[in-house]
Amino acid sequence: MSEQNAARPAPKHQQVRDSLAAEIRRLEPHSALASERDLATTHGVSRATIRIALDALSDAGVVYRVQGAGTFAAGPAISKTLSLSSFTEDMEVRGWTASSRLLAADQVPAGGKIADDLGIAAEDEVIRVSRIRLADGTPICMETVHLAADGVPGLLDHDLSTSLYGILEAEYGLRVVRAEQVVRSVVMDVGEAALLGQPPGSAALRVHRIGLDQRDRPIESTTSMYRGDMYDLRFAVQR
Amino acid sequence: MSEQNAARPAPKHQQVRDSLAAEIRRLEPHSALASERDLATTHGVSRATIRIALDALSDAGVVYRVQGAGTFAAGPAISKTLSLSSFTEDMEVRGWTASSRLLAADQVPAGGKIADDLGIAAEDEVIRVSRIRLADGTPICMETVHLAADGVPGLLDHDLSTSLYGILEAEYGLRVVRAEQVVRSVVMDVGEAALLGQPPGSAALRVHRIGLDQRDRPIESTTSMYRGDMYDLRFAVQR
DNA sequence: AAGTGGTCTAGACCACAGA
DNA sequence: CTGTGGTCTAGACCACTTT
Repeated sequence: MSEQNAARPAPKHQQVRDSLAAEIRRLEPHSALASERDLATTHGVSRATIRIALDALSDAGVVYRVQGAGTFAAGPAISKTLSLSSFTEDMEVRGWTASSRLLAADQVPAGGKIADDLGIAAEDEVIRVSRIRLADGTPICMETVHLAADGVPGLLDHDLSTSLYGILEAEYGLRVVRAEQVVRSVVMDVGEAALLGQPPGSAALRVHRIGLDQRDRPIESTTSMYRGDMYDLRFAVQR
Repeated sequence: MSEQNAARPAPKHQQVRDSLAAEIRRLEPHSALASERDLATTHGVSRATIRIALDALSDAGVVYRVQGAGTFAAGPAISKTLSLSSFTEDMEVRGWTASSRLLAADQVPAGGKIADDLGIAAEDEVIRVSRIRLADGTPICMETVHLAADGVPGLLDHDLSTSLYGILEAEYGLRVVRAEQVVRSVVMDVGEAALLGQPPGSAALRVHRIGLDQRDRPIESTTSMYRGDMYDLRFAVQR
């Protein structure tokens, strides 16, 4: 009824979610929101739409619901549910500025493990990009990305110290919307530690990720090594 | 239509979800499901109910949806979204049998950090329970749980080598439905390593958890140390 | 053009919490 | 008892993909 000139208007449930999130930020923890029926009236939408918005806020740990009692502002959460985020976004949450230093970029045969991740043959070629990731100028992570060479012709000609996800989307229409991750604790060897400016024997989080597109097809196989003293994983889990 | 003699019949969307999950298990990855409208007809429910069921399956990574095209069985996932699970459940997924060995159980003043986690005063007393967790008889984790002593009178008289969550729910009506977790990579010191039968300097995942009830009130503050060589975190993330 | 998922409405009944 | 969230229905229109 209002404005539709934008490229694509956000769905109402998203607008309602954001509007509610702003209101909730001004509430004391554990204070009650208006009832779903009232919110439907005041926001001019149906109760079903309100529920979609509250579902999202509940998943994110912003509110909690008690049947028969109401919906309440959650306490100050130390974290949200884990979601797929870029390194840049990840650092922003922590209040740091992200940057990258390219270590190497080349094209090599995939080999068994990477081929398995990407659903290609071991002899097929992959683009391999290794970068140091920095937070406020301090090395915090070493990352190696593998991509099926067939899918990204000419990738090596781009500036790979910028956002790789950005290039993949803009140039090749590849969008990672889902990922499978495995996190382990490891002790860095001499070479790894040197790259991150740490003494050998230091602890690190090793994160292996397979990035998938909207159709569940593998796009990337990436291994990241995060300094254990500067990085942690924070997330909420639910029953 | 079928059986309703149970204490509480599961909601239709859950029944539909489980029924669909069983069907999908027999499908080839990437093959299409029937349309939402068809599923609504064949399952005898409205499309809205089907969508709730498919939302859950999509969140769990069992199916993926492509607007305008359809809903498809996902590829073999290495993991699901992280959810709140007990140590026993966690080990079962890995095909191991869980057991516990009680190290110590006592009552002490909370101290600043723990008090902060539990929302009590630093002088207030907490029950502290330390246990070794074993998988197939092998020590895999050392865990220390803190609970506000006021909330669990007589807890120390129970058999604490069994399920602590079970005791909390059965004896005190305390149910952890949500938790905030922080995961770090650390190197074990001599004492920690000895308890887990590892050489000093080995890598470990340190997981700090604050368990919350349905009303977002803290119930437990727990620190766990998992052997890095035997334990990893696997999970799917989404945009 | 036809079919799909994405969104949205305006109702309804139920189980539960709280006064 | 009243009000709440939890579930469910039977429609509708839109944006998108596929033929």
